[in-house]
Amino acid sequence: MKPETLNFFDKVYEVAKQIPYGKVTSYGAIAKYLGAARSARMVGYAMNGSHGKDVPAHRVVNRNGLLSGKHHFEGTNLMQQLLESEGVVVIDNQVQNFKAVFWDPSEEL
DNA sequence: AGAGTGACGTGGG
DNA sequence: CCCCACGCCACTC
Repeated sequence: MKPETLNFFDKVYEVAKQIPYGKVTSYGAIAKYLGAARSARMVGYAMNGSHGKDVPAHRVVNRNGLLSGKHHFEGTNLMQQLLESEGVVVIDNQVQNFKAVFWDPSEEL
């Protein structure tokens, strides 16, 4: 593991932790905030290692508001359950009224 | 060391 | 509007 990579991961976690209750954001938005807009995939990769941290990975979806990462959670609908318990309406793995619950770190942070 | 993969995003046909 | 191709970069085989 390269130190710089760990730093990147750490930054992703830091941002993810600051996502307000009942809000969601996208991998691309986080990547952009970190100055790595071209590496949105790395954000997803970072979330891969967020297991066990205090990172609400369920609040991070792709730019369509689709729960692309639900397969990485336990069960088949845990991610959706978590979001709905926070007041976010999710239907068929997709966040409804996405724009309203979207939280942009580069603007809000 | 080369090739394949992925919790993404953008752009062209 | 749907489908495909490419870029990106860390990680695995």
